[in-house]
Amino acid sequence: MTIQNQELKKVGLKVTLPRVKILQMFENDDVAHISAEEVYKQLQEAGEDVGLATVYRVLTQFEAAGLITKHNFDGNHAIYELASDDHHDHMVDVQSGEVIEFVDPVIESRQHEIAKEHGYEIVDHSLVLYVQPLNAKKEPKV
Amino acid sequence: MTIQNQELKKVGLKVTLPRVKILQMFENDDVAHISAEEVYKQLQEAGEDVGLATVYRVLTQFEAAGLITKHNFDGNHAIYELASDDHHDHMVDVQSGEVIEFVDPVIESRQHEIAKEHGYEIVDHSLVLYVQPLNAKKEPKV
DNA sequence: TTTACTGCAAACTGTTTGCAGTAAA
DNA sequence: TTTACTGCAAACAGTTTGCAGTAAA
Repeated sequence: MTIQNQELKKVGLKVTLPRVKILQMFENDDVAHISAEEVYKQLQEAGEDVGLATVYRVLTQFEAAGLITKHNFDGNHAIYELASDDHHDHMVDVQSGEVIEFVDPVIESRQHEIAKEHGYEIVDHSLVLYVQPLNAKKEPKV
Repeated sequence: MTIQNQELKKVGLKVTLPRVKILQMFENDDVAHISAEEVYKQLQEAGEDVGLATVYRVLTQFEAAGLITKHNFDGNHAIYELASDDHHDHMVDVQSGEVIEFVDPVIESRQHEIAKEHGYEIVDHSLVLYVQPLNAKKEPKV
């Protein structure tokens, strides 16, 4: 039995082709950050006959099960990535669309201090740096 | 001539009722962070006959003119606020929906350092803390 | 009086849902 | 053989756009 099968069973989902294929896709490093539409497209290209609605359903289930994480880097489409134990933030290269992960303990701890100073505790947070390669000609903010 | 009229002229927009009303709304402190739908609703309640499409158009124009700023706190609807010279980040109370602004020089400078370490420069960034009042019963992340 | 602006309704994009059929357990 | 899952198409929410009329300059 494959790893994906085990993971699916563990979270109480039937082992079906769409789910296995999609999970495999996320576990493949070079597609770390991907949208529903992209998942769908890749399945098509791989010759798998999976509907877009199913992709959305599976992604939603995976997120609920804690297998993947959903991000809203822009207001248009959501981006998913394999959930990992280690928290990290994101940098988006506005020219290439590439997504880079990073962690910074200083920022992390400041966030908690700031919340506490205001009488709150952090439930979740989102930090995204929109960047461009150094020495690139400067454009006004997106 | 009112302040709003001057501001509109300055950015090359005709002084029309929808624009003046909407600009006034943003300059009224207690509606600092507001969605298109909310702007529309408030206009309705004030008896102003302004279409939703116009609200969206005006908000888009105001953003292009640098009068207001657009945020995507969640993936659903955009939130706008009056543009200000001083940069700040946001804290969203997940229970009340209230939006709190804050600035932290430590976080700001770390962000630039991190980008530089990766060979990038920051074009824009977004930091949102999703928080709940201290001592509230804990719910899993949203 | 010219040209930008507006309201309306229709279009669009990303996402969700109802349903009847299909496949995992 | 039961029940979850799927594909399809239709529905949905937020936002945008074409058009004929209206108002600012």
